[in-house]
Amino acid sequence: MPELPEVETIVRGLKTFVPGKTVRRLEVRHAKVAARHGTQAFQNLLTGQTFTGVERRGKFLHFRFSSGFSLVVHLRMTGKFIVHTHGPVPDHPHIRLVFLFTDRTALIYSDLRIFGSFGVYRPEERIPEFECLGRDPVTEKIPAEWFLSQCRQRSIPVKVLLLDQKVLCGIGNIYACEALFRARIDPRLPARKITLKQAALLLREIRAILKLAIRHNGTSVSDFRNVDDKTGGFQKLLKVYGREGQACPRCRRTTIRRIKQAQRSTYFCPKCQGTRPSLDR
DNA sequence: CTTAACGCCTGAAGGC
DNA sequence: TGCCTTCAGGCGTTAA
Repeated sequence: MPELPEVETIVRGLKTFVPGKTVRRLEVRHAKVAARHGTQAFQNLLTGQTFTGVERRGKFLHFRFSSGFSLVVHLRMTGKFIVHTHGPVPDHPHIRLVFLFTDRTALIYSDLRIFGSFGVYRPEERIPEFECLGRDPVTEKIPAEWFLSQCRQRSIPVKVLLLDQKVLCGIGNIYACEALFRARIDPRLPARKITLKQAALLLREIRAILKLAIRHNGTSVSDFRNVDDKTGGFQKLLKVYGREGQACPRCRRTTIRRIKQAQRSTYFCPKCQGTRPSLDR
């Protein structure tokens, strides 16, 4: 479910809660979540550890412990963290993991589809999840020339390229559609055909939309929740995503179309996002 | 090397 | 109402 702004929102929420918490007990309610290590090893690795902080890397969460150990989490489609401060942890069927802390609070991991993944790494161990991660459009200043060179090597549609975490990390289906709409670029355009001007504009729009979404605590299309169970506010600001058949908010003349690209829905305005490299502005 | 398709899971929504 | 199909913000693996 979560893309960069949603993960950033979750991380910011967790930063006010998790540092200093010591794991008294780790409940594994669904073994698949701990499959990489095995339930027993997973519990042994994490029990007794004290959190020092949490950061975002692309769409990954990187928890750090005072021991120097790392916990790397990907929420995939439906994973979510819920801060639990009072009373017993509920018996909800989607709860897969419960970190019970020494101060009697808890961190709940809920995941309807159980696609999320957890990895624990020792202090000097390399973290494979981060090895091939592309550049972060929010925290890094990315030269348009570099992005252009990445595009030029690929024949896939530019929309599909935006979803490739090895180029830019953190963008998912929603923000890919929204950024292309803002940049007035046809999502079907082969990445290799992009111009320097378009590359620069697209980067700018990606940055802008991700930062705007962060300011709104992310987008809640289906069931995204912050760690306090609050919804994000950005869905009101979506221009094309999920708006098939509605009038384009820019030209008002054309209806938003939905097509399939790499088995994912792409929403766009065929008029504003014309195939011809438009003389933008 | 690249690209395209499948599979992982559950539940909600839409068509008939 | 009920059944069946499709869809979902992701991505690793496999096949070509």
